[in-house]
Amino acid sequence: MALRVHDTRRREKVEFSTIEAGKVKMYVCGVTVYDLCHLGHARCYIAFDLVHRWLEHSGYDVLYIQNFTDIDDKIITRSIESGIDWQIIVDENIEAYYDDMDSLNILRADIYPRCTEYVEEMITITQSLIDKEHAYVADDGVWFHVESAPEKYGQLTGQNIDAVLGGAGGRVAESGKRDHKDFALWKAAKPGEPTWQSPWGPGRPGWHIECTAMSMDHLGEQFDIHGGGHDLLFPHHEAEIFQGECHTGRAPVVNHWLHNGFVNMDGEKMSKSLGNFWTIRDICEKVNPLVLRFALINAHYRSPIDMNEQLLHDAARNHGRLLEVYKQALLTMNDNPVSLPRGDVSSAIPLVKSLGLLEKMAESFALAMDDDFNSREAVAKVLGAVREAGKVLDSDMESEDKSAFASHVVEWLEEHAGKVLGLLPNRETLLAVDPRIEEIREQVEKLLADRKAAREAKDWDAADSIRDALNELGVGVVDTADGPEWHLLND
RNA sequence: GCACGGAUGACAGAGCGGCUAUGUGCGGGACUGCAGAUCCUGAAACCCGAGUUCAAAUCUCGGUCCGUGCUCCA
Repeated sequence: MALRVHDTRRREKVEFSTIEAGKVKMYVCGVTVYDLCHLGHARCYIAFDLVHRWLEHSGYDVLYIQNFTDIDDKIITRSIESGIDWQIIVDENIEAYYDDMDSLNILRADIYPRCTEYVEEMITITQSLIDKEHAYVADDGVWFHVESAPEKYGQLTGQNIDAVLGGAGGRVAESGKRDHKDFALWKAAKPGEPTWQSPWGPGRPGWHIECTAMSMDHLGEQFDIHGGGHDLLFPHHEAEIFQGECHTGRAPVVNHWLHNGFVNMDGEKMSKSLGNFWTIRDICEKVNPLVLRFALINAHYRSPIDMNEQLLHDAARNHGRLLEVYKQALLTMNDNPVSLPRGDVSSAIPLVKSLGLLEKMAESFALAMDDDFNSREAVAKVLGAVREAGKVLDSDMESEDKSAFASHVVEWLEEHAGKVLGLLPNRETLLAVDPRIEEIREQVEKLLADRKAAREAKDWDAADSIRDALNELGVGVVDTADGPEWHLLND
């Protein structure tokens, strides 16, 4: 089945197509680097990471561009407030961005252009728009005149050009705008702000023009996918349509518009003023970053997601079980597995049936991802496979078969949960022995021996108090058929 | 006001014409001194009203409620 994507402009799922066969040119609006990234950013870039991964997995050669907005009002404000040079603020936050995204196992885009490196290109496009009478020069900068291309209005939001009056009327008086719908291409310098030279005097670029300049420079006049949070729909993305299409005379500038849904906190919009604002770092102090990733892809990317304890709890449990089975499979497999029979779901032989089920889940997984990147459904298939695999690995199957099956499970999980969904840590990390274990091993084994004696004497109170003591050491004990097993608590 | 999107079991959340979603939680069972984990198993849902259809969470129309956007925002 072919990939279908929900296109915001066409308002429906459409068959995915590319301008150039086999190649995908994709641009996703990046962050304004005035602060640390929050949960909403995590959601957005994880969503498009999945798009990125699935397209590559489907055989496309993807060119993925994601920008940094490294000059704007908020950065200037932050700089004035803190007394720190704006360029230092920007550099620090870009570093932090990479760290955060790496921790969430987000694959890097191919290029991360910074808008201040494209001022020349922005000036060129702005001049072209002036020449074509889509823009005009005023005292306070250059404005795009929306009424010059009314047919392009509302392509993403469906809003009627006459309907938007909003609170903008008052602002027209304060600015050089001729019309309240117009938006800035170039902002004339204000005292104390960083500036660049332009034909219209010193100043800095407007916000929308940067994405047009950067996407055009790397991807050309028309490209396949443009993504971002759904808050960017208007005005940012509509402005890009105006700028790009009026400048080049070619339409559509973007073939597929993709927008991800927002993250709410306990039912409320996440915002600093409500005090329910979490950075990625905040939340990663509470849970493993991959658990957060699990939680965020456990909903369709377009739906709003409500972040709360329950969600993280569920994610932690499911993700934990996934890693448990993956680890068990890694420890059970061998390097030269015997060849496995062909899977068949209707077989009475457990191994054959299980192999058949895994095969079927792999098919459903692909169908789900092809259906507008339905990661929720894909995750359900992974959990189904985990359950099935766990069952077989715990069974008393003949060991040659079991280790061959384990190899197959490892391959299956690494392909789906790992490569596509990005939920698996690498093998070394997973199998690494925590150094703390060696530090306390002797002490723990002594306590376990005491506990064993107490249990043999059926002195349950003593046995339980030893278990409490172990818990306080940070060690959990689980009794199994093969005797007690212990592990470090937390993580 | 205008625009866009929603409303599915206790909760989260897929499905979008006929087939058990899935997970958490809950009930029963196996295993357990207890606990935990795992496995088996059970109960449980489609906002309301009309219509289309042999058949509707799924399509159409009309309500109701909710969220978001309307030039700061992923």
